[in-house]
Amino acid sequence: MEKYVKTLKENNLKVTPQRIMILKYLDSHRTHPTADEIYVSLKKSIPSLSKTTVYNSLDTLKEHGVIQTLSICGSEHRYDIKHDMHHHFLCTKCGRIYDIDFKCPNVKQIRSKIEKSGHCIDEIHGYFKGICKECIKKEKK
Amino acid sequence: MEKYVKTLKENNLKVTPQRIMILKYLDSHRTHPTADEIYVSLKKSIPSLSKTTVYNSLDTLKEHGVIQTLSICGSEHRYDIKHDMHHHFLCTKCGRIYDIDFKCPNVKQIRSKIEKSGHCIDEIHGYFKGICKECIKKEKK
DNA sequence: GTTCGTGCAAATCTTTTGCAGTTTC
DNA sequence: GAAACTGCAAAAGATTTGCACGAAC
Repeated sequence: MEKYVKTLKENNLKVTPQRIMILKYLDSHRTHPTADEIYVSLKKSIPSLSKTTVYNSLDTLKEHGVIQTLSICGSEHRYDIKHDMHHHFLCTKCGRIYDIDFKCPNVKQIRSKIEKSGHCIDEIHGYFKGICKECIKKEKK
Repeated sequence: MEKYVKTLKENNLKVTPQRIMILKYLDSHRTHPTADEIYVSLKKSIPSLSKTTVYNSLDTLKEHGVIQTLSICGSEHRYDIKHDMHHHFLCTKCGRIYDIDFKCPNVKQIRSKIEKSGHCIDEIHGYFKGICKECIKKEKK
């Protein structure tokens, strides 16, 4: 709990129960939830919670670089707490998004190659699409 | 022109002027347009065009793997004709998305590393974020 | 002639905005 | 007490749906 308070204070953000709970939710649910999923889940413990607050908080946290929106598009934005460098795998069958914890062996090489184009790179994200473990299992049956 | 007719026929899709124009637009505008941008632009040459048709056609073309939606999220989907393997660079300043034509030197390595997790990979996409060439130029002034 | 595609209007879903009241520091 | 945050209601924006008519094969 203190962890989230600390994160907020470090970013000069006011510490509110709503923000703490949103951070906690994202930290403990690495499922890349949508704003609505977060809202529905937290509404149970904070009945007064409004969706506007969820959107506001997510926007603010994103601006401060605490969380990020996933770049795997559907119709809804998906949120992800920033932790160690990781990538994402989208199952085109069930729609689940998995974290892929792996360090690209040649980030430096990629970076220098691309920066030759004149752009300046801040972030590198890998997106992989295919059929996930679980769906492969189901198919076999 | 024949090119697009061929693509449609190969996919057992009916050849309509709307579809041809949408394909042509995506092929000649590698700017990753939104459905609305395509609609506004084509409306000039096909006044009867409806946005529903644009959405329908894009969906159909996507299902048949002729085009893809970009996985760099904003509030709108962005469409991209499938050509040689390429990646994308998003400028966080101006919002422009650039094609990055480069072959990752160790795709095989990445693939085998990730497939150890049990998932089956079909597509690999690289997303890079930063400040683009043009915005860097402007800043210097 | 049948199947598939188009285009309109309405509906739906997600996100944003304006604002009054409340909380945090 | 000032500045920032919350939550409501309404608005805005993007996409989808139902359906009648028309075009493609």
